[in-house]
Amino acid sequence: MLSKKTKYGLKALTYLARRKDRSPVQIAEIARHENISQKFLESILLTLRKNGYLGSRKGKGGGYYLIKDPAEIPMTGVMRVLEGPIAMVPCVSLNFYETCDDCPDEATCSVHKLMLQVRDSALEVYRNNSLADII
Amino acid sequence: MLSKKTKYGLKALTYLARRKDRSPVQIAEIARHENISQKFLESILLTLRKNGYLGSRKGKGGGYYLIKDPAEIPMTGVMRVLEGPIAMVPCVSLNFYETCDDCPDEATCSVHKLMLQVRDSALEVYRNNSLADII
DNA sequence: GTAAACTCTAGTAAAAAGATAGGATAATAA
DNA sequence: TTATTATCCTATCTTTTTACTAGAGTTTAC
Repeated sequence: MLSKKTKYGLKALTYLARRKDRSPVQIAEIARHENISQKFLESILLTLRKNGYLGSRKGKGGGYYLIKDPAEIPMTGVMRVLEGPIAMVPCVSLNFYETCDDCPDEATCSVHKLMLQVRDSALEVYRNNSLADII
Repeated sequence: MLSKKTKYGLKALTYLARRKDRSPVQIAEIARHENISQKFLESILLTLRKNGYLGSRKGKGGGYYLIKDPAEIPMTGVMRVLEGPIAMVPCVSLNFYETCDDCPDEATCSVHKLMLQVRDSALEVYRNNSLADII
């Protein structure tokens, strides 16, 4: 299941990307338009900013804005920041690899074999979609 | 993340499929070989039996066994039984469809658009892999 | 009839998800 | 300078899900 965090994060990014100008937009405005709890959205936008997707300005007239061109933002990174690893098991993860402690051998593991394919297919989708593509 | 339930279920199915004969195998034997809590595995095998993947025999010499030829068992169904919907959001689910109450229009929803592609790519993997394929 | 093995219901502990509170900080405008 | 606005940040809380456990019941082989 996609977490609400990811869902809301994607909706917020989309909302910002759909605007013509890149002037700051208040959290409250995004929350209102996308039916998101404002406080929850606050924390999501914060992590998107810390990961280089958004810029922010405090005070009157402040808010969040996109830093990059939506066409230059592949979903791969966005999904990793919001949802975590793209792989469904750590032993097939590119960025968060870990061995399974309960599994003696990856080479013969059926779960490994299947999940490797699932990861690759998901990865291809995320790589082929930029923020601009899903608007 | 793939749940342990699914992981263990797949391992158990694999274990049974790798055997030459189809005589009953005790839960304890599977649990031991695959490093799974026996009681937990019990409940997993039960749901696999209720969904038509396994047969069972009680009493001495009893156990679980595969009902069908591994080549005739696509991962699609197994994953749905163990893990639930393949789609990451209900609004793109084939078998468990639900509208999002917070989303006014699916046609313009960026999350919908992206997750539809992810579902299709995952579905293709599961359709192209039978139990026999991942052994 | 007894031991072996699955069946079934219930329950529990830990972790994650989802959301909220409230003050700190910084920018703006008067 | 002061009041206002809006993000920043930490902490906490509730709910749901996950992973696992307990124990009594039922069926079968011998």
